[in-house]
Amino acid sequence: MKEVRVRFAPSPTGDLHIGGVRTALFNWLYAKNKNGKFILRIENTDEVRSTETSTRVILDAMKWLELNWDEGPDKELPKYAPYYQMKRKELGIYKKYSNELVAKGFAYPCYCTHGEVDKLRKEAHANKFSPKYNGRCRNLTSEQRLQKKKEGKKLVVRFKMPKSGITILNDLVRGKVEFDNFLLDDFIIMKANGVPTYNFACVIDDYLMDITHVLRGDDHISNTPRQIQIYNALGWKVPEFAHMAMILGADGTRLSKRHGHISVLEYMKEGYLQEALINYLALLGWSTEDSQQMFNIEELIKKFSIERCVASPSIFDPGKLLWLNGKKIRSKTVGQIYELFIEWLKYTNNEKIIESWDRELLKKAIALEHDKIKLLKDIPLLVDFFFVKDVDYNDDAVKKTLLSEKSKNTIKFVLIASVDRLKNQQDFSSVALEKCIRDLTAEKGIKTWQVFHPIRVAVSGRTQGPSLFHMMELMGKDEVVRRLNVAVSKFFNFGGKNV
RNA sequence: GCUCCCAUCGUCUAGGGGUCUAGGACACAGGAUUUUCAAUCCUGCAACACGAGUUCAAAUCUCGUUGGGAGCGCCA
Repeated sequence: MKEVRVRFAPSPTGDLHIGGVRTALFNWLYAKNKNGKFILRIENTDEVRSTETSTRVILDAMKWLELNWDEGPDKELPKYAPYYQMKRKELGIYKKYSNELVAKGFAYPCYCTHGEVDKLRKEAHANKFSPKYNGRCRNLTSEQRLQKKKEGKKLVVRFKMPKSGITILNDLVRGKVEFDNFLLDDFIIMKANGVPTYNFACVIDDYLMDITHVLRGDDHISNTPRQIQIYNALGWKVPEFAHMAMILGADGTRLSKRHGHISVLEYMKEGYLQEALINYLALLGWSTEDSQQMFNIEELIKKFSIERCVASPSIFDPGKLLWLNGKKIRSKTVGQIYELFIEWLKYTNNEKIIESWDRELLKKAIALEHDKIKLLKDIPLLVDFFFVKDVDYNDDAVKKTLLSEKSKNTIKFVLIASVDRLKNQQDFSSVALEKCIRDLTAEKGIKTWQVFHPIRVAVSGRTQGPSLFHMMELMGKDEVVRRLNVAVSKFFNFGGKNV
C-alpha cells in the first residue's frame, strides 16, 4: 500500500480561522490514523493579499493547536521542497507544466483584456449560461499571436476545457458527482504576471508532492472538475478527493466575523484549551457510531475515518465549545491547570496580573475554584480577592447582605461576635471554623445563613465564591480577622453614613 | 440567473427498510445536594421539511417540491 500523504494548504491572507482549523485537523487526523504524512503548504500566489505576518500567524496557530506537520515550512524535505508556492514559482515549476500543456495543445495564450472578458461574461449571463469565457483566443493562428505580442498585449494562459462530455468526481464523502464540461469555461492557469492560479498550482503541487488524498472544504467542489481535467491532460493519476461540508454561523450562513470569534488566536486569548477546540471541531461533521462526545487526541486518531464524515453542513455552537472547555479543565489536576494558566498568561502578555501574587496561595485558590473554571481567563476573576490588600466590596453585595434594612443590626452584632470567636480560634482548619461559627449561631439563636453570607461578603467583597470555610482557612486567621474588622468599621461604625 | 451540494430535537449528531412509542450530547426547564455561585446526579421539554411512489413494512430506497448552502475572478 502506498503511503498516505495529505496536506493542508492555507493561503496567508489572514488569520487561521475555525473552518481552516477543521480542514487542517481532519487532514492531520487522517494522516495519523493511516500512519501517513501531514504536509503544510503555503499557497501565497495572491501577491496582493498574502503577507508574511499572516504566514507567521498561521504557523503559530498550527503550533498552538499542536497540529504538527511532517513536512512544510521549517521542515523541508529536499525531495518535495520548497513548500511555499511563490518559491516554487521562482523555480519555474509551474511555467514548465504550463508550457507543456500549451505545446500539447491543452492550453493556449489568451490576450483578452479584463474589460473584454467582463463583457463576454455579461453576455453569457444574459443568455442564461453560467458566466463563461467563450474561448475567443482559443484558435488564434500563430500570425495573430505574433501580432498581439507585437502590440505589447499581456498574455495569460488558459486551459482548454473539453466542449462536451462530463467530468466525474468520485468523492469519498459524497459519492459520484458529475459535471457538464460544456458549462465550464477555459479558465486561466497562468496569470499575466507569470504566477499560476490556484486551480493550476494546486494540481501541480499535489502531484509533485505525491499527495494521495485531498480533504478540503466543499467550497472547492466546483473547482474539482477543472483540476481533474488538468490531471488528465498531463496524464497524471487523480488523487482521492473528500469534500467536507462547511461550518456555518448561527444564522446558517458562512461563518464570518459577525458570528463572533472566528480566528483561532481569539480562542486562545479567551483561554480555551487547544484540546477542547480540537475535540469540539472533530465533532463538527464527524461522529462515532455511539455519538461519543469527549475524546482525547489518541482516541481521535484511532477512531477517525473519512467514511464517517457527513456531507451536510453544520452550525458552529460556541455554547457547546464552552461546555467542552470547562469539562476538559475540570478533568485536569490543579497542577496542570496552574501550568496552563501560567502559559496562557505568557501567550497573552498578561503576566503582570499575578506579578505580586503568592504562587502557592494561587495554586490553593485554584484548587478551591477548580470546578468553576470554564476558561483560563476566568481564573484571575475567580481568585483575585485573595491577593488584595483592600477588599473591593461589590455594591450590590454590600447592600443586600450587609446593610439590609431588616437585619442590619443583627449582622453587625454577628460580625463583631465572629471576630471575637475567630480571634481566639486555635485550630483554623475549615472543619474547626465551621464548627466554631455554627456553635455561635446556635448559641445566639440565629439562622446559619444570617452569619455565613455576611462573613463571606465582609471577607471577600462578594456574594459568590469558594466554599466559605475553605476560603477562610486559606486566608488564614490574621487576614480573616483583619478583613472582618475592616468591614465592621467601614460599614457599621459610621452610623450617620449608612442609615 | 446557471451549476453543484445538503435536509433527523433550537444546535451537534446516531440510525442506512421491520428491534424507532427515533438514541446520545449541548442548550433550556424542574428537582436533589449545598453557606453562595458553580460542579455533580436525576427528571423533563424537544426532531425524521413537504408530497407522491416502491414495499407486507419507509426516518431509512426513488422522483418531485420547498428550504438552506457553496461555486460561477488574472482570490484561494
